[in-house]
Amino acid sequence: MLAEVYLPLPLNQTYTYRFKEGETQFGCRVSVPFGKRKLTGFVVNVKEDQETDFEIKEIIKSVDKTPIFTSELLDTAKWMSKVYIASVGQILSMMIPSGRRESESALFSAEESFTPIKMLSEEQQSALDEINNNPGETFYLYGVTGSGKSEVYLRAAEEVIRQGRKVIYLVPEITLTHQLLSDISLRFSNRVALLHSALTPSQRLKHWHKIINGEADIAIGARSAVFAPFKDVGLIIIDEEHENSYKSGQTPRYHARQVAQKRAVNMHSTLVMGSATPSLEAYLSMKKGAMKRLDLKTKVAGGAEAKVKIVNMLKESRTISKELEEEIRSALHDRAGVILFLNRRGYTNYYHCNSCGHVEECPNCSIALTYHKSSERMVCHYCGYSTPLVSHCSKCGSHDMSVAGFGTERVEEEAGKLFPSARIARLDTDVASGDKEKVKKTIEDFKKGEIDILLGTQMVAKGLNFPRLRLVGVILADSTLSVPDFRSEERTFSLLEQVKGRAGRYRDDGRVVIQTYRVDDNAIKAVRDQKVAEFYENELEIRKSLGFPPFTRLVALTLRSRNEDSVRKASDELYLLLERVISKSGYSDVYVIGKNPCIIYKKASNFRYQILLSGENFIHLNTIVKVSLERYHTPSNIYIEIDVDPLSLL
DNA sequence: AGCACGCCGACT
DNA sequence: GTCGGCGTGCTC
Ligand SMILES: [Zn+2]
Ligand SMILES: [Zn+2]
Repeated sequence: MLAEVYLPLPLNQTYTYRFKEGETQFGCRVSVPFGKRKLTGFVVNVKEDQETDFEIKEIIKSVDKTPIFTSELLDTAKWMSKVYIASVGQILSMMIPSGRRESESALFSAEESFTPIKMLSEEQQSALDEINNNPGETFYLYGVTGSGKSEVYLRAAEEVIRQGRKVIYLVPEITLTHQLLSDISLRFSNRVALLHSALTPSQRLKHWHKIINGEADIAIGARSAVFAPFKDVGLIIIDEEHENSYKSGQTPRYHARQVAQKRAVNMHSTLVMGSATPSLEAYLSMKKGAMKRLDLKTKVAGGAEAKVKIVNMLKESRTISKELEEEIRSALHDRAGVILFLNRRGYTNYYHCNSCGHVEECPNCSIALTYHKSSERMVCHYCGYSTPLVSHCSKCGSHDMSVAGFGTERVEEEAGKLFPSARIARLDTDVASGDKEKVKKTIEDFKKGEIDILLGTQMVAKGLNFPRLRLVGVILADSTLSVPDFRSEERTFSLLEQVKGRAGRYRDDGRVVIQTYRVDDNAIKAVRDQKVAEFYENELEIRKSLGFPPFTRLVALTLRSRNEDSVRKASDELYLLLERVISKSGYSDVYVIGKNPCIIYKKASNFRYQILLSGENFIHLNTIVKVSLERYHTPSNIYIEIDVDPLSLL
């Protein structure tokens, strides 16, 4: 018998091997000789012996006795290979666990806990009915924090499982807590598989087998759980749809939302996404009617919309303004919890006007210009536009301009001085990756009221819920606003809105103080004035006029090498090739936005250049990139990374 | 992606 | 004379 095998190499073809009948079958991993090497490949077809014009080698052994992937997953892999421009073998080796033996350790332990039977609100019930009565459709649960989205997801899941079908439940890594797993595990009588990046290969294999052996009804996890090898999925849930962590940071840089959409088509699954702050992509899709919007407007657990105050930092000399100080004092007095939210300082310094807060933008792309110290110029990292460092503000004419932004140390120091008797603790993602126990304790202490002020980054803005929390102070909203990215307004809006949701999660007296130099910014004002629809509509208009997603698609090609001259040369060559291929193709919608040194020019002793392309028609754009890269003979010391629909361009 | 083969420059 | 640089080509 012969087996056609995909290998984990950038070669988009199968290789044929001989095997003894019964030794392996479709869907199994096999160990095979390839040149002088031994590789693990994936059997995607078996056939009778036949004459071939090449020599055929024998399989070393079959890693699996029974299939580890389905034909539907193979179809998804082939689709991904086209969309993300990677070989099928690379896609398969990314989605299928590499473990060879199942882990001995228990999958996870559910702690017995009392979960009261929750009554659904009218809104929740009608959303649930809508989902249950329209299998195979796509829905968006658009609801504020605390509106009870999770309960709707879980009821919909129960219904699908009752019908004998399976469920995939995606949550952002950060919300994948032990508590959530425990709850889900109890609710679905342990017929749950867990898939996320922190599992070891053998643990991953164990959960994967649980699915294949029919011992799980629901797979829960972060991004990679979208590949759960169920044969018949009735429902795919994507909670917090707007989260960037659904996009893979490594090649192949897939987006779990896109993969979910493909698998939902394959298996006629219902797709339910949800968030309080949809991505602009999702918002446009709802607007066009491609997915049905289901609103959840009331908070089921009580709690009212937090009051938002914007503080102009231009008049302040300290990092904690007078107004924020007052609010903190009042909260401390009432023994209510305070979180001070600091964005991780951007990768770039941004130059701003000290009189009006204005940040200079690219005239072509409207993204913040970055300051290059060496050349004393302001540069656009999208299109390459550059201008000498301006001496006066283009908005108000003031000559008082400087580099802005402040670090966490300074805030911590000032908070300590202002509130000497308050107990202050720090919590950020950097700390989280190092010492999990310490983070857990910090959170517990804050919950119990043993910590008064929590100073944190991203982490405290998402996922965590504290009934004690009354005040959130955003130290400087400008730091997300001034990231040189066309999504900076959207990100700022989303972050502030999430922060606001945290403050008003359980209480009626929640407060948010946003400190900024840009008091007129759309995102900030929209959060304060609850002008959500207006914000989205306005942002869509801007994207449309500038030709950015969701009205176009982008592809970023990043070239890197240890040799500075060769990357620069290679990026010039590839750029010219792309231009040639585009003009020959006749696709008038596709163009190269720019070819530039990356914002992070040197990373891990590699020099980096980026070529950014845009196209209205994705097939056109994809074809241009694929053809150009096939035609381009990449020098051996250069590595090219392809990012389709990039979310971050650093 | 690796790994071999192969063809020219500068070294014991 | 050989050691080693990396361009080219192949792997069932
Ligand atoms: Zn100004
Ligand atoms: Zn530009």
